[in-house]
Parts: sequence; C-alpha cells; structure tokens
Amino acid sequence: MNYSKQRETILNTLKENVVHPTAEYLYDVLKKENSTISLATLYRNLNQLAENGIIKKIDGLESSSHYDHNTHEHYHFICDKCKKVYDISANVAPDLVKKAQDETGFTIKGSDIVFHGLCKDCNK
Amino acid sequence: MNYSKQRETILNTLKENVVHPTAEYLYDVLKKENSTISLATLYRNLNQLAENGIIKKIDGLESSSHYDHNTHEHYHFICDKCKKVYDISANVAPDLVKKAQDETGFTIKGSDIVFHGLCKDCNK
DNA sequence: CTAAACTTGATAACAATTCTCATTTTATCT
DNA sequence: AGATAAAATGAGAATTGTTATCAAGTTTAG
Repeated sequence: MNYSKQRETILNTLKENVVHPTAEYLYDVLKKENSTISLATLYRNLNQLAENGIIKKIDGLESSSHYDHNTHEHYHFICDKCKKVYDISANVAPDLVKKAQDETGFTIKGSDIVFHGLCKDCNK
Repeated sequence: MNYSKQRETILNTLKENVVHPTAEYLYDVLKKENSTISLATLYRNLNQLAENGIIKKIDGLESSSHYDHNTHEHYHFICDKCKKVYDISANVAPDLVKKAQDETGFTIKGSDIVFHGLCKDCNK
C-alpha cells in the first residue's frame, strides 16, 4: 500500500469521529472541510484500511440481510467461504445483554451478534 | 395485520429453511415451488413479520456499513432513535469468541456484535 | 531520472431494497 | 349475505449504498 494524501486525510477524519460514521457521513464531513476527495476514493480507501486491519468495518452480514424464524435469543456464525449461517446458543455468554445494559446505562432492546470464520466443512 | 396466503407461504418456507436465507434465496425457493409471489411482496412481508416479532431480521447495522478506527476487540451499541454508534467494552463478556469456538468447533476469525435500543439522551 | 506499480476522480454500473399505484383480498358491520 | 373500509398484492420504476472502469496523475525503488 503506497502512501496517499487522500488516505491520510480519510484516516485522520475517521479518528476524529467518535460516532463511528458511515461513508456518507464521512464524505459530508470531508466536503465541509473543503476536501475534494471523491466518493469512489473514499470507499476504496475505507475498504483498503479495513483489509489491512488499520480500521474496522462494522456491518454484520456483508451485503444483504438474512432472516431467521427462531426469535429466541441466540447468536449466529457465518462461514466466510460457503456463506452458510449457523446458530450458536446464547449459553456461550449468559446475561450478555443484561451486562451490556448495566455497563452502559442504555436501554437495550435487542442485539445482532454475528461471528465469522470457517465452518467445519470448509476448514478441511 | 390481516391474514394473507402469501405471508403464510413465506413464513412456512422460512421455517423449513435451516440456513437463515436471504430474501433472494427465499425468492428462488418460492419460484421453484411454483409460487407466484412477487419480490416486493416478499420483502414487504419479511419486514412486517420482523416488525411483529414473528421472525428476526439479521443485519447488524441496517442499511449501510459503519467504520471504526478502534480495532481492539469491543462491541457496539446503536441508538434506534438518534442512530449514533457507541462503544461497549469487551469486558462484558470475556472469552466470548473462545467460548463460541469451543461450542461450535468452527474457526472463528472475527465478530460483529451490535446491540440496539435507546441511548441515555434519547431515553429521557 | 525512469519505469513499474499504485492511486485518483468522474461516472457508469450494479445489487439490494423500497416506493407507487391500480387492482384484489380480507375483515367488519349491519 | 352485501356493503364498505382497511390491508395486501403484483409489476415495475425509483432509490440507495457500493463497486467497477479507465484515462490521467502520483509514489516508490533502483
């Protein structure tokens, strides 16, 4: 990854933003600061920075939503390779929601908890 | 919510599907079973069923991705009202990834953990 | 200083999802 | 059962978020 002024600006702007912004929000901030960085460059760099582990992209299940008829509390695992979604029982972290609620003081109404990696089949 | 044959079909098809499908996947299944349900109807009903708590929509942060310069393990909270994203320390569930890995036998490479509800400000 | 590799901006293309609207179906009230 | 209001449908247009394309500009190693 070569140096680029645009990438540096993007990274700095992201660091100054407490509120984990979307690409669109960042784009607006950049424009207000008279940056001429194009939207394509912004997306490109965010992806690159994320791929290199310098920032983190938060987006649950990549592009599209998945639907689950099981509404009991439980978590999910999506295989990076075959893209199948598996269930994980909520037992792995009892009271997770309660604890998070106690720590933050927020009213937590629900959660999306998605692990990703390789499933047994794809790991061979 | 009134009864509708299409909604019943959609819900049944979802129930028969272990692999938490996307809307597109469901649409293909329905077509193979000679259903004439339109894509708009499918999306409409999935949203309605989710709004009524009958099924669950898994999608981390609704539409668009968010970016975070903090790459240490930690979780997120998004406020349903003001849409701000807050950090939650990973202390609320130490070894979460390890435990999930032990339970499933999968190789877990990462996670996206998003809680949602009302933040302090919006809860007043 | 040069060449190869990388990056950019502008815009077109794309995929997932929602909206619009005329028509049909369902529930409610005599 | 018949009338009517409310809700749901199908088809396709529209919207949104994101990625791809490509010619021109920039960075880096030798």
